[in-house]
Amino acid sequence: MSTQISSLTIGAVAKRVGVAIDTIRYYEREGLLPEPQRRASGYRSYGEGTVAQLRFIRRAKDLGFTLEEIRELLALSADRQRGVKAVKRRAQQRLAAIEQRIAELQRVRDGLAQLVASCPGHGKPEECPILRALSDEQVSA
Amino acid sequence: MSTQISSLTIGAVAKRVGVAIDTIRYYEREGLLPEPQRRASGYRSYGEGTVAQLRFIRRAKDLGFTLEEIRELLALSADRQRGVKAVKRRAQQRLAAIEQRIAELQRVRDGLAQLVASCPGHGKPEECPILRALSDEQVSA
DNA sequence: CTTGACTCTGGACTTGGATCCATGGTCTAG
DNA sequence: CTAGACCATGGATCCAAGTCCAGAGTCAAG
Repeated sequence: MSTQISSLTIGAVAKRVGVAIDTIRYYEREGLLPEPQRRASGYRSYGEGTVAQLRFIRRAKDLGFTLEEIRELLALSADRQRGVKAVKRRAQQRLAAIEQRIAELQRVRDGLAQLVASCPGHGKPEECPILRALSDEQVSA
Repeated sequence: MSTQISSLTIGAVAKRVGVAIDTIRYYEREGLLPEPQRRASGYRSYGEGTVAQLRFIRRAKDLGFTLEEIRELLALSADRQRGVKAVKRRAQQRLAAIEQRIAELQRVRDGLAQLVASCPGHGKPEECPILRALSDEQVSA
């Protein structure tokens, strides 16, 4: 096997993954990364596995998972067999949450777009539909 | 005129608008609400104007404006004439930001939906497309 | 007058996800 | 050997937008 366990410093890992050193230590404290081996000097010593795991975390974060959820995903993915089902369920939940958020934002966008469209952009403040909408009582549903 | 200036306590205002007392005092500190009149006892005494302004703040917040932006909107809307144009510009910027956020979320949703769809929900973790996608190197665009 | 609900102030605390700092040890190129 | 880059720790700080608290004063109903 040519799989020599490359020993990376925390700085090297940070550079490879594109994340701050402090963030790596933070993830370690938070239990998202295992405690790494140490050199005699106390320096953390990482292998490629950590790089992969960090990328996992970063991608999951990009998908909108919280660190808490990612911690769970990591635990689940380590649980062979039982894990896959649970992982899929989590992903579905995340998906539903994202869709709900999108729908919410679309409602907000539509409301705001209508206001912007109906504002001439000049005239008295009392006649600005944007200011009126923000101030007025009736808020249709 | 029957416009008697109703004098509301902070608690009454809070109840009417549906916001916490502490939030009102917080907004006052942050300059989103003017300093109210006081009774002899030191109690804050509000009129209907404050209720309206608080509702304005709450609605703007629902539209995704930050308190900082709302502070600006309030200043602009007080500036007769000049205000309307600037308010419209801000609303347009907000709209653009929301649309960008929606587009982002849609990309995330599509990616996640594809993963969920392709995962059988059982089997070995190495074969779970969700876990693979989170772990694997190639991330198309 | 008493009781219980309300209000006052200033300041500390919360959440999530980091980021920054001081102080001190380590590693490596020249 | 030494300078300069790197790494260690524990703790403080940041952001937004509040929330909570203690201790003290006030108000209204009975």
